[in-house]
Amino acid sequence: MAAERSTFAHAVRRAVRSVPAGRVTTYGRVAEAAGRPGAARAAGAVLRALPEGTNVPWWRVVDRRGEITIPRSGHADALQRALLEAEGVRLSDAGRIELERYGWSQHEGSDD
DNA sequence: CGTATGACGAGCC
DNA sequence: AGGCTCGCCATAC
Repeated sequence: MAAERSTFAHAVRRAVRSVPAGRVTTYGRVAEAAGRPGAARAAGAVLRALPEGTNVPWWRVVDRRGEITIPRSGHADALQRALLEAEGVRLSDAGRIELERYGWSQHEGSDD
């Protein structure tokens, strides 16, 4: 069986899994939490490689502007928005999330 | 082992 | 606000 050769991917998945429902974080935060500040792009690659039946709430990760950066080519972008709204996260008409309100940091324990 | 790629981020206009 | 360029990093080939 394939063992975790990439500690990075493992750390990213774990970090995303720690994001509570109704909250969102950014790729940059995830990368930082994974121990690789600046590797936001690489963090996105990890989420992008996730299987369908994953236990990782990848939809709670958006870019620093609070917007979904998944290409419109597929349906994953619409799925992310739907899942977020289902959790109570409100998106603006431009499809942007208010990070000041829904943003979550690993350091923050309270939700308010 | 060098090149290309991408679900990013910061800077600029 | 929105759009572009450049820099960073892990992966695929």
